[in-house]
Amino acid sequence: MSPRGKEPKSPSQSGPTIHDVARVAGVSKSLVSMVTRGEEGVSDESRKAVLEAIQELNYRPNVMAQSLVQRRTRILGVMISDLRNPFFGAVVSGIQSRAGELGYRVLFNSGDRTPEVEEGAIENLLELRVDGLILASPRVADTVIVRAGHSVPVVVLNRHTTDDSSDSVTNDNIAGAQLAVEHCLSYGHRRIAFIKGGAGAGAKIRSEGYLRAMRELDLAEHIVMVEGGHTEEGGYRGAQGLLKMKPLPTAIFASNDLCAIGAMNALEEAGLKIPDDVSLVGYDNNSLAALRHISLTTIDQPGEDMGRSAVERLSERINEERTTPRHDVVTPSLVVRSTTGPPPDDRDVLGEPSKPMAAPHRLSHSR
Amino acid sequence: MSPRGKEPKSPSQSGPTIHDVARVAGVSKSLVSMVTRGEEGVSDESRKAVLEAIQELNYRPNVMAQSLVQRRTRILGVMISDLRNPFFGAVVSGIQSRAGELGYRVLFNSGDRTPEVEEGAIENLLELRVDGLILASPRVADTVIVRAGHSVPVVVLNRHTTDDSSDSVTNDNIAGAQLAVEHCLSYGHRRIAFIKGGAGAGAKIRSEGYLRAMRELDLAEHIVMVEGGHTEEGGYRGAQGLLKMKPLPTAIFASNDLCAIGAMNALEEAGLKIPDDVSLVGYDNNSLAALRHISLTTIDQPGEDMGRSAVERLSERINEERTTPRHDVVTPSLVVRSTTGPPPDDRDVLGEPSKPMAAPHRLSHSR
DNA sequence: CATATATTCTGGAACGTTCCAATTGGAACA
DNA sequence: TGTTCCAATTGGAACGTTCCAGAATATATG
Repeated sequence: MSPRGKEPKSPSQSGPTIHDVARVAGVSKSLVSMVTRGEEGVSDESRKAVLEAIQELNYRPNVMAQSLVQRRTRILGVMISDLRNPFFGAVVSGIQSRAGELGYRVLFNSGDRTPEVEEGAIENLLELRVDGLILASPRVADTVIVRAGHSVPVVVLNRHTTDDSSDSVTNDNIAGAQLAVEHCLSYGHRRIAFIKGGAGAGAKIRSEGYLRAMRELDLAEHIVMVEGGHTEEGGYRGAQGLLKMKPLPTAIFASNDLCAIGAMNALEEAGLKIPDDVSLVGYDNNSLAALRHISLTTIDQPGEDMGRSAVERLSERINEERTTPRHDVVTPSLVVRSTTGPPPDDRDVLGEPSKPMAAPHRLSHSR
Repeated sequence: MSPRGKEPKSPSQSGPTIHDVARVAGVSKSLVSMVTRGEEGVSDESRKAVLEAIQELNYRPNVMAQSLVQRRTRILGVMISDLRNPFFGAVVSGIQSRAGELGYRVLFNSGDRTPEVEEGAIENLLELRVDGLILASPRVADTVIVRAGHSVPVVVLNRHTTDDSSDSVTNDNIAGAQLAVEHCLSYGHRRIAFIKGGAGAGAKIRSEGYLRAMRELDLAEHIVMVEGGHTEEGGYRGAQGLLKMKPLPTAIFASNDLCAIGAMNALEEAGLKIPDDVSLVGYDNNSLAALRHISLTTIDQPGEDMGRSAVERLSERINEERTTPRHDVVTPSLVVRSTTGPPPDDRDVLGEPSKPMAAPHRLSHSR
């Protein structure tokens, strides 16, 4: 068999190949390759002929074939645990722009917030042989990350990895939580409750940060934590739990903005005014928090910068400019908006009546 | 030359290949291939050996190589014009789930809302030789879409394509706009203004729908349109423009939810109460609109279903079950929430005549 | 003029799969 | 004892690129 000796195969239905271009331009496939890759040492004449043929045939190099022989794809895979959380919009934007600058293309994938889907999404990216992998707030087991890190450089966003197989870019959740608690305290709040983030990435550390801050500020006796989740729904339920307590907390710190917004709904539904009756602080500073209508006091996490850094770290690893793990921690900052203020008067409208109780020092608790 | 006759090459750094597995399992590469593809006619014994070897080596088939020989990738490319608009969260979700069911993997790409980036994103996907392409609310020129449709099946979301090179899934923007206008009219509004969506996909048709509805309902004399855009910022500016007019419109229809939210901000900033002073209607019914805090009356567009349909259409084309273009139109529906109500009393608080003049009630927007 | 040296260009051999035709080795049959 | 048939297995040829060693051609050098 082996019918056609040289004849490179007619412009088959799956698009023209480099051979077709070569034939039309009257040169060898190698020459065409040189032109498409922009190499030196091609005569102007040949280059022109090739370019024209490419134009004429609407030729597009086959990335699959390129990658196969080059053993690299120039693709960065990004698994986003929850595309519905607007915080990731900023992250994606940062990743995309830096990747573009460095000559990588980016492919996203959504984990739909469940570990199983996430794992599948990661597997997909791995099978594609991406040059590097960014996991944005993954919820999968550590082992999955380690396993991935075994095949390709991995940068994890907003989750600490204990092992050394991957880099990470996180914000200092402990410090952020501290900022939130301190802010409330500075207004005179003492009964500062926390709505947890459940399985969300970083959630555990944030609650730890809350705990730590409360203890350090001598507020240990006022520690109150309820289950929630990094969704509006979770925050709603969490706040409902809080509403059953007496005395009511005068301030609520939610594990992320989505959660805080859910809490906001529950609180207002219960007839409480924010911040007159209860103060509320979120975390992330996503685009919702900034909506004038919501105007949530929150802890800012520079999503876009974090995305850029992640790409940076990945690129270093891919090019083997660095082989030791690196764990970047960015510093979060407080953004004061309209959901925080002083606690209700001391006669304690909502709590147990008689107790003038708590913080008469609404004063300058200069932080 | 041709040094190693059989020796398949040691487990090189870019991961084990099918040859490595074959060697370890003591079978031929073809047999390994059969196992990974789940073909019939492999003895239990061999299958077991292969599976074990795969496990041991942590082997993962190379999609690039597979695609190359099969001339298809089983990848659906999705270009999302604006990842920050939460409406697309729903669309993505629908696409992802249906694609998963049909055995495709999905790769996203963001166009960052600018035609140039979008075009690059599309080109990327095309170079990857995706089996099909979904363009979600693209802003690129028609020619770009046509060109893409030349290489691969294309489904356009929320934008009408005149030519027959691609399918489309849109919602009936005309009907939706009509719904919005009628809803306002049913409350007694007559001065119903419209904030345009600028270059956003579907924007043009929506304004046409507004125009048509106004005329058909004998409201032609009250037609007022201002420039805006499909972003919060755009809505904000649009509403500001509207605020300069007298008489003020009593109802505002914004080209999408993001735009409506921006308008909301501008209106409240000006001391107007919604819906007491002005009613507001959006379009999309994205996740923000449903936030209790925003509670925007809007036109629902079933994003998730549309995503699923898009995949469906694509799959039909890919498998050549259909060759004639198809343009699905889903019917939008009205979702009444808290931003619409009757217009202010007939003495026309805000308009020209008796001028008790603008909002004496600057009160509590409940924060 | 012959030779050295650039400059352009080219034909294989990979890359890691799938697919197919062909081979093997029994088991069943006559 | 051969035949025939079947199930299980295998080797080689693609797929569309890049890369490299070398061929061809042009230009400079002695």
